[in-house]
Amino acid sequence: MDLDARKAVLQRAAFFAAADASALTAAAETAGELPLKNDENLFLQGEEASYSYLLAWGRLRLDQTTPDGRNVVIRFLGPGDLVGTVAVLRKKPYPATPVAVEDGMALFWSAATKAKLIAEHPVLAGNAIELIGGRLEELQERLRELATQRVERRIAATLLRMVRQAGRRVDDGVEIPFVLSRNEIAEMNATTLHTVSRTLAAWEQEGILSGKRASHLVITRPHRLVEIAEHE
Amino acid sequence: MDLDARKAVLQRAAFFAAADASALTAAAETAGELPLKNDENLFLQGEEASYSYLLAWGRLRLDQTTPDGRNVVIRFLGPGDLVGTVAVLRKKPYPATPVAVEDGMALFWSAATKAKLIAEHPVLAGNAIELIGGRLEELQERLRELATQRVERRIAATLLRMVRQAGRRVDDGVEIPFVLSRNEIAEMNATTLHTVSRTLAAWEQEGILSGKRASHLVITRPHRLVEIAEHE
DNA sequence: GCCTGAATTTGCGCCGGCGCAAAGACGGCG
DNA sequence: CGCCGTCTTTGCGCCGGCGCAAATTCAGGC
Repeated sequence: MDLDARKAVLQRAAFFAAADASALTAAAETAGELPLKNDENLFLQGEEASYSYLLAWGRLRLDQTTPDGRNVVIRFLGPGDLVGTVAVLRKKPYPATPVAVEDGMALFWSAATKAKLIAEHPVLAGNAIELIGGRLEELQERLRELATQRVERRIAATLLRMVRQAGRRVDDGVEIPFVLSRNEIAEMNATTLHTVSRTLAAWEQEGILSGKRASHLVITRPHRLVEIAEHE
Repeated sequence: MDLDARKAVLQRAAFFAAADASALTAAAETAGELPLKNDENLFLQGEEASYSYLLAWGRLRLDQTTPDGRNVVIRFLGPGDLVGTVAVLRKKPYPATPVAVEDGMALFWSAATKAKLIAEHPVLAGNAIELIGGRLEELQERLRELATQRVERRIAATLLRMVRQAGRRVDDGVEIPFVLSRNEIAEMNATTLHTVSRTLAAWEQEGILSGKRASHLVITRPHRLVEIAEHE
């Protein structure tokens, strides 16, 4: 990955939106590269936050684990997303563990480099607020869903959210472009893989979606899913 | 509230941590003042975000409402907390409604003024990230709790969190220094006021806490509450 | 192409905590 | 100081969805 390739990656990332060429160059020049293999951790929850990452390509699942070993999926991350940046800027331990769910590539900067970059290019601070703010609002929404809606609606809402964030049009509907296990869906919705399995089976029956096992989920009738998510 | 009083308020707010005198002065000079009466809304969820607020004194409850009228308490806000700032900086509608739970006073700035303030004093952008990041991590933690723990543990964790954020030492323990109804506790924990009532009654029995009705909750045995929150 | 382990499906029984209902206790206002 | 409205307590029955268990289906390695 040469300098220009890196710049191209950064240019597409929301964090560098409206950044001038010098910011892009400085970032590209100071970045390290880290190839990611499927199922690999980028770092571990609880570790001191030494590096801030930007996912160049690939896909991550952000896990949060309880002391007693139970796991929750905070969200999925795609190309252009920042990882670990909040922890670095706050000088706190990473609050969660990002796990690659497919091979990918991350760029990274040390805490000091990142801080310098932001200090010298204030537009980046604004972008960071934009991004973090967006995550905050998403979590507020999910909290509300979790608190007020029953499982079926939550699953519908989660799938729709992933479609919105990463969906890709295919001929028979919209596809979630990465492998998503029943268990992962369960851990995003505070339920069990059993219930997810039953729910998806019913939807498959209804022709709302399709996709088994290691294939990608295809939502064939997104509108119906919206109904389930919104209507009771 | 004269200029010096305002500056004193701002100086104590985390958002102005490490800000130089000129930032403080500029902020104090451009701020508007808004007295808050108990039970009054600062703004409404869904409204265009025109103003960013800083709570000078008093206490707010941040509510998020579902389309079908159910309500969730996102968090409580105290003196020095920012309100509506993320929405202003993101140019999005306010995602929640802050309600005064006691009389207070807010300072506010228009979106344009706020943006200018941050642009001219970059340290503020860093502080904003720090604050928003903290909220983000708090929400992640709550999401995890909601997903993995049963009601009793969640209530314990919530009370402890409020003690940490706003607790005040009194002779027989720690006090949560504002009135907190059973219903509010329920809406912070995705449960019903009934269950909260039963749980608190049991704890009162055990001598863990006390405080009825319009009085403030006093946690007499915080350590026991920690056990409940952490241990199973 | 077969074998093995992992993911998924499906059945069944139970239970935490919600929903409903009613009584009781305060607090604040007139 | 008494009344009214609101908040809280408590009882009771039900049920969504979890926990457990077993069968089944795939995917990928060899």
